[in-house]
Amino acid sequence: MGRPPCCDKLGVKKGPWTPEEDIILVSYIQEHGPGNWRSVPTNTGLLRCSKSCRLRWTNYLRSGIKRGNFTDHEEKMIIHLQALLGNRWAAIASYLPQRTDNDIKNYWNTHLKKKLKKLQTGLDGHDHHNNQDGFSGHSHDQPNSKGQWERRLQTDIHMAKQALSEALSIGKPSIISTSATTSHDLHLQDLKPSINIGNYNINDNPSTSTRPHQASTYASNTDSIAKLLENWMKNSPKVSTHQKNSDQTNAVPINSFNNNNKGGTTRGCSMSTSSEGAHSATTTPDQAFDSLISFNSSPSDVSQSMSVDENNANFTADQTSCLFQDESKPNLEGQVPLTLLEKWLFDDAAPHAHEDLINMSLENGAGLF
DNA sequence: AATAACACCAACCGCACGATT
DNA sequence: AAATCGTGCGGTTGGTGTTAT
Repeated sequence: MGRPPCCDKLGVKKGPWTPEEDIILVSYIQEHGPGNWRSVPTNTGLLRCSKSCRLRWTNYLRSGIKRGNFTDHEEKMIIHLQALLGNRWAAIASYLPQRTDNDIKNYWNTHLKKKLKKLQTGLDGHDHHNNQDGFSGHSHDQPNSKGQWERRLQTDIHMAKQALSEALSIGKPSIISTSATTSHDLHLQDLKPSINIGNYNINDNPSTSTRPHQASTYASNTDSIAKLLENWMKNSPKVSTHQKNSDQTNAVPINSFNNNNKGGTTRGCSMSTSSEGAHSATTTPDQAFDSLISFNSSPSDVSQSMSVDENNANFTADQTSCLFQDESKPNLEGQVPLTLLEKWLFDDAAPHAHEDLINMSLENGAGLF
């Protein structure tokens, strides 16, 4: 008996989601939590594939998502991370908590590839103008150092990739737990950084994370959905069955939201990835990552580097919606200080850090990898 | 004003993996 | 051990909006 298709090819609706479908999906997730996607079409009556439901939720309806207008800083982070990690969009997205992998992937394909190509040709021709390719018209106080840095990054991307690949493929017991001894097991998304900044505490360990975050997440989510759909509701007289849900949405039954997640605790709310099993190991992937890129920075440095970033996600206390990231994204766990890499990525105003990392990683690969 | 070309992005598709039976 | 399930991921597509001619 072969595996049945995830959904009937016949009778499954495709294409853009309607607001009504969004409401149905959000209402369902409000009650049951994300997860068990296969049952979603059945229980909601949505004529959608379960995968489509999951995608719609994770890429659009889920709260804490920032859309459009990538900042210079985000752009640079994506470029750097892509150079290091390759097209592992989920892993890259774990460093940009407000962005979905799909979003980043699209942005890369539509914008950044062109820019880099442009940059590449610019480098081949006239090096000294490479700043003018203008990663979004970024002005630099130190054009030379920035240009050098980008050039070196370009020329040494291959070396960095290779070094990273080798490092990840080596099953060093002292570094990588036995549960993640293969390069495959050690997904980069497992090697996520740990961030704890003020109220912005990202913790993906389902067993230790506190669920009130999720409650506010859901609340925030339904709130935003309700606002998004407000106009539609006004213009659509036949909301009948889902009007109630949207009202509930506005009412924001946080506790019920939270409690109802019990149905999704195993898979649902945590949206656990298969690789999360590695978290139970004595050495967490986070630690493995920190070991691989073992540079220290104090927590104060973390908050500093984060707060300095006025362009980026602004990890501030009022951004509680970010707390939801652990619903469907790899979570950033614990309070381990940011590595130099992370600092480098986050700290837009520290060109020296860039130089340091490049020097350490590329000229002394053993130090980094 | 018409339309062709281009850009963007939401969504789909197929594959791979770990968990479960 | 094999079959099946549920999910995540990355590549690709197609619809829609925007710009250029």
